[in-house]
Amino acid sequence: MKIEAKDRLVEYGIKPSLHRIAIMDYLIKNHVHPAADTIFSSLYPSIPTLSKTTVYNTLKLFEEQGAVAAIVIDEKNVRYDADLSPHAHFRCKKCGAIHDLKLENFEAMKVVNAGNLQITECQVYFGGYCGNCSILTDYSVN
Amino acid sequence: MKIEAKDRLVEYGIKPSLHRIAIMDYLIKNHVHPAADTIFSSLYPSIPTLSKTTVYNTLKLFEEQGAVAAIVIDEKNVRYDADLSPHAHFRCKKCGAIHDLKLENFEAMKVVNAGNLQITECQVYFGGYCGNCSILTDYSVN
DNA sequence: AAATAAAACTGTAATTATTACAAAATTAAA
DNA sequence: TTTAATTTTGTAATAATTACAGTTTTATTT
Repeated sequence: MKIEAKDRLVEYGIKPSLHRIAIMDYLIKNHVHPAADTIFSSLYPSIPTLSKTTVYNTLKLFEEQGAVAAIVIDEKNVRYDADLSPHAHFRCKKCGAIHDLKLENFEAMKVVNAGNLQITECQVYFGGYCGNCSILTDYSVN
Repeated sequence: MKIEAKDRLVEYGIKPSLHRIAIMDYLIKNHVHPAADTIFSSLYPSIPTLSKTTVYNTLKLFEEQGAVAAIVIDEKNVRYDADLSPHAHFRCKKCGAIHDLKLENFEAMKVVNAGNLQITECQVYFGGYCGNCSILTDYSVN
């Protein structure tokens, strides 16, 4: 059911080629906030005609058109998110996994003195240890 | 007056070598949230015995000890901040400059369902155009 | 349907931030 | 002052991303 992916592309003014649909479909179905390389490795077996450069180019196009969000929370690589509804992210310092988080009273938060800054977006990032890793942290030395 | 820098190091359990003091001093005095390379380039003329690896190692040490904050807001490189008081950051999409922002009612914001996540830190990032760049955006095609 | 133009895609090479590592220099301890 | 420990250096390795030029695919025109 890649119709949703195709519709999203058209909605954001992106011509829906097969590769583009596959990449968008992957992002919509896999909520792991994957990096470009993860997307490539996951799709390549079923789409052997896919190149890594295309994945990079396509993700950049998606982001420029506002069809996906780029998440800069991991110093190693850029992660991507097809969920455009307002939400925050959590990143485990140990395993690096990124989870979605819902926020309450987020609207109450205001910038005190924005001066002449023209603000267009806001991202909230939490850091810490996920359930699995905090258990491991308690019992091991590493 | 590098006493403040030295005191900060001692306070966070870091032995205050001359290089370490110089790097911390730079971070305390320059609120531009510099990357490792920027720090190296700025200090090298006056400290020709400084190596880039030392800057990277030192910043990592500072961060591990909690003496400075690493800001992951720029996909290109990690930025550092000696201001440990709670505040948000703004990054200009055009020129890449990072500014500090104060928040109001930040405490009111809550995570709805953290589950078994052990949260240790929170960062708020704004994106947009700084005063200078938003003017340029209005009148130029680029 | 053939020719042409435009767009999408590929593969390799280049770039760049960061890390690994082993040796050298400095500092502290015995 | 000899030894041990720590800090620092410089080069090489790693890895994410981009540049680019050529190729394939798709769309358009004749």
